Amino acid sequence: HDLGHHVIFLIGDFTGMIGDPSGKNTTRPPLTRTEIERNADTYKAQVFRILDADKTEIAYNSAWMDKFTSADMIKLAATHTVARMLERDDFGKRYKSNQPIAIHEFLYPLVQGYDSVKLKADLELGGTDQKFNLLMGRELQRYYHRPQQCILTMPLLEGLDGVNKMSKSLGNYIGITESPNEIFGKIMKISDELMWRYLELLSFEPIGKIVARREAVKQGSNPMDVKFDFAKEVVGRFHGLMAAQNAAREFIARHQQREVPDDIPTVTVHAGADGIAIANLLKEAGLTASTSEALRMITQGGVKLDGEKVSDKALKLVKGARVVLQVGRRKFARVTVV
RNA sequence: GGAGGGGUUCCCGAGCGGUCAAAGGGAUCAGACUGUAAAUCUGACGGCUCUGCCUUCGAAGGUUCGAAUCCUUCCCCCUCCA
Repeated sequence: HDLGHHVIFLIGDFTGMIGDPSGKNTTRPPLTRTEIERNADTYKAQVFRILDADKTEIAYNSAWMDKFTSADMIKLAATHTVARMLERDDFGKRYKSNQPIAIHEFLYPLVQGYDSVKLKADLELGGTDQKFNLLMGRELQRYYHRPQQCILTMPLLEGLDGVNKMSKSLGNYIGITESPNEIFGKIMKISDELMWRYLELLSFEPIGKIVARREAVKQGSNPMDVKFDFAKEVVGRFHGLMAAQNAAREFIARHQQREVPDDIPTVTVHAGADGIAIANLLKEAGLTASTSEALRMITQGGVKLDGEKVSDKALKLVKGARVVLQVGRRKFARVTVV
């Protein structure tokens, strides 16, 4: 947008049926049409927090791929050799280590490359793991006698575990549609070491300033301050300045002053004639997954009732009780027993 | 078609007749510590009407006092040769 490009956001609803094998060491299960459509909606919700919806064209590759015949597919497949496909690192590795590669996985780069032909793309963006697929676009454009696109790749951001790339399926991600408090907390959860990587890739601060902060931390200033500012920056980007300030205040209250947050879920739980045992109450209130887990939490000293640590596992609450329950640092509920 | 390897609790992975709700690691969660939901340390980690009971080791049968471990059939995955 900023440099005057016309942005096309391509949803690979057809290629989704193949499942991108990039960076995977196993075959990915193909998605169904309905799953793909559901995913497409969430993509849009996310991408328009970054792109301007009015200036963005959305395309679906099923628009041309659904009309592709078997003969067309064979012609497309004939443009490249197996050896060329095995040049791709993940395919090569799997082949060498006797991991299965299904034939349809070879079609993925070809179809993605063909998208560039149909879109008459002049620039395609992607993560570094997409390099092979992006270059395939160039090759196919040449094959079809079209001007060749440029490609621009970005390093992959590690997830919260600091090891794997950030991905929803691995559960190590921060979603840009998540709540301000959630985003803020997850950023504070990044280790002090990994934090610099996040700053480098995500912060809009000039790189020189980041280097300076890193130096300051090395000299003994608190890394938490850096992370704190960064958390505010990111929340602010997706939810606005107000939300960022609120999230920051909330974090201080909850984790530095150990206060109970204001907006905690309210639950009503039904009890028998002689009341309800604390463990069952915790489970019914959704604070623990099972009564066994609830009992464990009590044993470990992780349960608080109205701010007081619960140590009696046999504790019962009678009808009419209204209490605030807390499990661990982050789970709260205002519970009414009826 | 032939030969071989394998399916274990969220993931990886040990176990190969009793002491197994099943080693170890990871993830996760809790506690301590901390100006961080960092790091580190400690602990927990199937369910329940919880000092006991119930369900789990691809599925179904069987042998046995007793099976994740042995037998039978079946299902699924992988590799190699053709």
